[in-house]
Amino acid sequence: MAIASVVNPVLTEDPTAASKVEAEAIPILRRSLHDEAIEHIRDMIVEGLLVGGDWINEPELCRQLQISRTPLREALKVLATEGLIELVPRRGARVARLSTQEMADLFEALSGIEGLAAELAATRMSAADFEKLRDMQVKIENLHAARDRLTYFHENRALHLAIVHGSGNSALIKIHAQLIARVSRARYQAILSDQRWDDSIAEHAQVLAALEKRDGPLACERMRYHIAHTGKVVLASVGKTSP
Amino acid sequence: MAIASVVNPVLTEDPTAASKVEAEAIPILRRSLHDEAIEHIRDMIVEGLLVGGDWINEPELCRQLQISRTPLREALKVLATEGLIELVPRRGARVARLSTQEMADLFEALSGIEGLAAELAATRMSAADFEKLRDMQVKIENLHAARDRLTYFHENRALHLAIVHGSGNSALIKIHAQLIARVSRARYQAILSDQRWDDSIAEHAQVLAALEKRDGPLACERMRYHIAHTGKVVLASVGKTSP
DNA sequence: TGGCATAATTTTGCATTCAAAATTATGCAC
DNA sequence: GTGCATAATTTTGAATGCAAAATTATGCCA
Repeated sequence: MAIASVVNPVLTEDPTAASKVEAEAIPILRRSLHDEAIEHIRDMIVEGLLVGGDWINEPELCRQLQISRTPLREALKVLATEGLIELVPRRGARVARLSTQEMADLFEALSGIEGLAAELAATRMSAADFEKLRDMQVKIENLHAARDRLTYFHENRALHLAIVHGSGNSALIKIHAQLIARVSRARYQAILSDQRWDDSIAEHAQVLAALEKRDGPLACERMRYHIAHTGKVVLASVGKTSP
Repeated sequence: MAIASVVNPVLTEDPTAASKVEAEAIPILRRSLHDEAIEHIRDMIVEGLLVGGDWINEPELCRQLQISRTPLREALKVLATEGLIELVPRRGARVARLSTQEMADLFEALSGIEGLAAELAATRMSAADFEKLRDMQVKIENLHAARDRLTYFHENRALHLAIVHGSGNSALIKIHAQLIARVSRARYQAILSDQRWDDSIAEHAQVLAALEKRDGPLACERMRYHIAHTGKVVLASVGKTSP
């Protein structure tokens, strides 16, 4: 049975879904309950319906998702592996609380991963890929001009994802998705100042310029700088609310 | 109940286990069945008892591990998240088969991650950490001289782990562990030629020298070169048996 | 009333059960 | 014997049941 989504559709769209196709090429018709539960809970965390430190009430969540404990517990195991949930033996599951240090670590890793991806993408992306990237950047600049923060947030993520996909490295793509899942709640929460927004747009342009020149090391350096910068801003923002 | 280990203890030792302690500081006395199943199956894959492409017979594995399907299926979900198992809806689980491309991707990612870790470790490791690293290198060189391949294999991995831990970045440490789990079967299988063994020792020395100089970018570059080199050798080796 | 021991309740981890789907076996026409 | 349709069996996904542990509530005594 399908679980009714209570989350913002803008934040649930998953551009990596296409990569999940089976080797058997059987289109997925009915998804399993645990799979739906995974996405649902993941979204609940990003949406803020489940907050870091919250103990998860299994019977309660079962009622909410209209599923039994078996698929829910399977979902919790997966989310724990992804780092979104903590499983405390004989105590239950709680939403992972990110310390400032962990958040800093995540952004540092993300910066390294995306830097690496950009470096590879610079030499591996096709002309068509570059074309798409340029289109996205135009779209993003228009959203910036229109001050549409929510859509910008979404398109910005899509641009980063496109670059990571441009690396053509399946392992990097997967690692990236996991890291993004863990920081997205904080990124979503962080207030994007006008100054930071302007800077971010400029940094993107710099990264794209390096990619266009097919200068891997330069793209890497600029991407690392960009994400490190984003991390600092997000950290400063969450530091005010939960130190 | 404890699951009897059928695997080589040399390959099951986990230097990262210490980082798994609970925030509650409750020492883990009884581990859960699904947790033991996870490690057991992971080891079975590295050991070659489960080979890529094999369908997993649930009742059979339940009998082998002396557990019911619930914890086994939970374990399979986790291993699928880690990338060691593929879950095909309504068909079951099978051991992930690594294509040459996926293997190349994994080593490329690993090279980037360890390079990044080395870069950070260069500036963050304490004098005591360096001391430990030097001791490990000496030990490794002795194993090389003694031609003890199995112990070398183990100690080599410990050295790499020590460097990654030296980065002080929890996210990188976790990502690294997952990547290592996926390539270790192939690394274990790959025949280490005398030439490659000599080279590897020399490359380690180069990395350590860069770390001692606290030259992050150089350590990064040398580590990336070293792992890329290892990847090429492993790929060439597995390419002969399963293309 | 406060502190603590014990009892009741809830929650967890795992086993078992059950229905639906997939696989394999059987039988029948040709 | 071969090809195909149908029946029997196995396997999967999920719900339920159950015992042990943890949490909360209750009552006793100072």
